Amino acid sequence: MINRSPLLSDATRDKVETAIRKIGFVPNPQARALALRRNFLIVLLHDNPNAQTVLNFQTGVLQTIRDSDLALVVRPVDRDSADMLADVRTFLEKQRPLGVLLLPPISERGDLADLCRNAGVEYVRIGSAMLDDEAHCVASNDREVVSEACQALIERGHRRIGFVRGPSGFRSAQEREDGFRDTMAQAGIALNEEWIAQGNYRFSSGLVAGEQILKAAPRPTAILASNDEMAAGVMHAAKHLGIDVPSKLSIVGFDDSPTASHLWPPLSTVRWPIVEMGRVAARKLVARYLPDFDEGAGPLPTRLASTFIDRASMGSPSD
Amino acid sequence: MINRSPLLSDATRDKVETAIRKIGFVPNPQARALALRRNFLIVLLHDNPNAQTVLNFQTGVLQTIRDSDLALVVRPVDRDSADMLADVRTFLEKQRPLGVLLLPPISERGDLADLCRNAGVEYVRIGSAMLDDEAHCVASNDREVVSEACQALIERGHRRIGFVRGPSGFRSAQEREDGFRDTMAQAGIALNEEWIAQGNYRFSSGLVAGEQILKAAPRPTAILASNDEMAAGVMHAAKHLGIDVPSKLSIVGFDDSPTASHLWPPLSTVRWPIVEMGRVAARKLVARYLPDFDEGAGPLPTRLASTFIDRASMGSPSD
DNA sequence: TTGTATGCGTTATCAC
DNA sequence: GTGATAACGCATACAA
Repeated sequence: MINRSPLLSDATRDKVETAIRKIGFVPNPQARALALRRNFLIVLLHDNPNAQTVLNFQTGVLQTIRDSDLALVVRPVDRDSADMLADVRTFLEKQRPLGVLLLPPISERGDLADLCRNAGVEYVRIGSAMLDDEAHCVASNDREVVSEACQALIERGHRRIGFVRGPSGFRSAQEREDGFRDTMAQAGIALNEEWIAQGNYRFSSGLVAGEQILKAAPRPTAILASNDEMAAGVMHAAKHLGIDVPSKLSIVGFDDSPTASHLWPPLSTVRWPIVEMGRVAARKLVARYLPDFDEGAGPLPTRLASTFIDRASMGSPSD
Repeated sequence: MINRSPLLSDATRDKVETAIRKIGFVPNPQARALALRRNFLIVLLHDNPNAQTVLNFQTGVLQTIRDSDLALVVRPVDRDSADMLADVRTFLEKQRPLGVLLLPPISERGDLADLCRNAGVEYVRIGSAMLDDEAHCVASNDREVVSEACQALIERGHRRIGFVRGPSGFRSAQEREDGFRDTMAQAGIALNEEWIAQGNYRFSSGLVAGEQILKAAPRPTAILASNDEMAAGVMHAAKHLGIDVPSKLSIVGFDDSPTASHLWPPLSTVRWPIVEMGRVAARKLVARYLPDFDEGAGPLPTRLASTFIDRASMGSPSD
């Protein structure tokens, strides 16, 4: 009754609401949770190695729920653990949260989404591509923006372009690689598989990949890495080999991590709107329970665009 | 009764516990919360700009509560907001969490700790120095480890050493500066205030500070920065001025952020045990409510030691 | 030691 | 539209 039942006149509602304010009534979330068999919590399930990504996403979610009764609980999971699903199920059954937000890479797992559905917990999946229907998904456009970065290299005159892939099994890695391959094919530039190496999104793998690619003859004049950490590794490889960046080698990363702007030269990269994705994802979740929570906030997008950032690590080929 | 009352024989307890297991009884946290007027939540209150720090701390806390009924909720606050205290009070009164973990810099505010005490919520403060009694505090040893870093510079032959301070009002900034000044004084090396600049822990402030310090004549042969971001700024300033690191200038940071190892040359820095601080802080909190939670885990330390990491950004002075 | 009634603060369901 | 009452599931106090 206190929560805007439709069969209640505006007049009485007003009276009630002023009364509420006067005596300073504060509802008790515990009692609500017991009666409704649902806790006013949003759970962030994640298994993401990138601290900045996780925290920025948290920031977005918290911006959405700032003035509500909701709270954000964080729950890291171990994607390699055999009983990850069982753990999550137990957690959801105990906490009975309003909903779950799934960050990549575990957002890509269909079994987790199924689990949430079966447990009667709403969910939204974050990803580099459409992982689910619009109501259950917020996605960036990794493929398109990598294509943009690759085109920028081509426009500067690069033809010999290398690529450091992300870990297999990650949708983001696949999307970024597709963006690279598609663009090169469209430009009619043949790929040299010697200039393509596998990484795992970590610095050390970028270093190894860079050393491997840069000892090819001829070597590429530019390398696209699937994230900033690996791009930093490539940059270290170039330093070890005495190859100047950007005059002899252009490097482009992905993430716009703090590292990107701290490197020398500052790293060209891609900034994805992770804070806004957090805001939108939380709104999608909450809107289902509290229809008037979102009033006037406009429609909820599903695809959010990343931005290519052109910094000094990118130049024109010198030979 | 289910929670090990002292007036209950071991035999009955055993019987009950096997029965519990047999029928798969799962207590309902919402009902417990209502009856006990206390939620089984740990709140992380923070206003810390460093994502890696916050996330690593979360990791530590979550390691402690992994197999318990506890959940971690995160609550960023705005230390500049006038009604920050009122917001926190409302939040605590509504959620009634088991306890609160306070990260720097807001952990340094006595009024916040008082607020928690008055609201009947246990708290533990994290800091660079003893901010409270042992039961309510987990601290690193910033002063000592900066002293260690400074001594390392002196041992390499540096005498002209500069310093980039952190923001005023931050205890960590004060501790680190004290460590620097004390060590220089003990070594009998006069300070040159031209080589000391004020920063705010951000990259851009380090850049400005570096430019300012490096245009002094003579300029220092080494600069200690109060964190890695500012150290990266100093490194950029050196690049702009054509001063080689480390042959012409040694740089040391603080935090061991991802940036530190990605820079070229890799940055000497200080790693503080933030994950373990999270683990310990959570245990201190929980131990008060669940005395047997911690059984056999040993005593809970209050001061945890940081480690100086000697990387390539530190060399001997060349002139 | 065991059983039983009552409270926790809200929502939902009925009568009225 | 209003008002009383029964859940919700656990803890506690008191009686047996």
